[in-house]
Amino acid sequence: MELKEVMKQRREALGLSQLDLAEMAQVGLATIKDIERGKGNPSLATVGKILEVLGMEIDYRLRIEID
Amino acid sequence: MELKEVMKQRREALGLSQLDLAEMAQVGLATIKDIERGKGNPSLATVGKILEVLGMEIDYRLRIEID
DNA sequence: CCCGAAAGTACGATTTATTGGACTTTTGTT
DNA sequence: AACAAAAGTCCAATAAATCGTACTTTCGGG
Repeated sequence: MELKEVMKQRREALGLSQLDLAEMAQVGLATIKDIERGKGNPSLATVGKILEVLGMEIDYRLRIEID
Repeated sequence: MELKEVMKQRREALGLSQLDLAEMAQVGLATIKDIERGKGNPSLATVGKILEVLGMEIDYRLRIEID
């Protein structure tokens, strides 16, 4: 699942607007908007600040090999 | 586990040098070096190209709540 | 100890993300 | 339908990532 989807779902589940999230995560509103609509290529730092507010974290996983 | 650690471990497990990884992932060598030594705040696109070569992927998880 | 390969470090140049602002469009509620 | 809140879109300025390059340091093999 991609960041834009995860982000929107979790944000709405928490009852937050994009503006709420921007303020809580200390990230520009334009950045939040860009990410959720698929434009934008955020840095790990930006993603981290957002996920923090959403109570989430990044996990680096081995890809499942399908033959 | 953080990207720098995951990256170094997996890269070495695959027997790749930083230069190998840079070329295979089509990412600047300086960027690889910066990430692995903790300086640097890569974009998701850059991380994605690197993880692709390493046979890994990003996963966004709910944080475990500890009380 | 030497040597070469790999990794660490630093630096400008270029590209791109980030930001605030203004405005439009969508969505949901009454 | 009308309204307000939220989300989408665009833009210009600034901050930061990416890149190539060059140099230094570290490390393992001979």
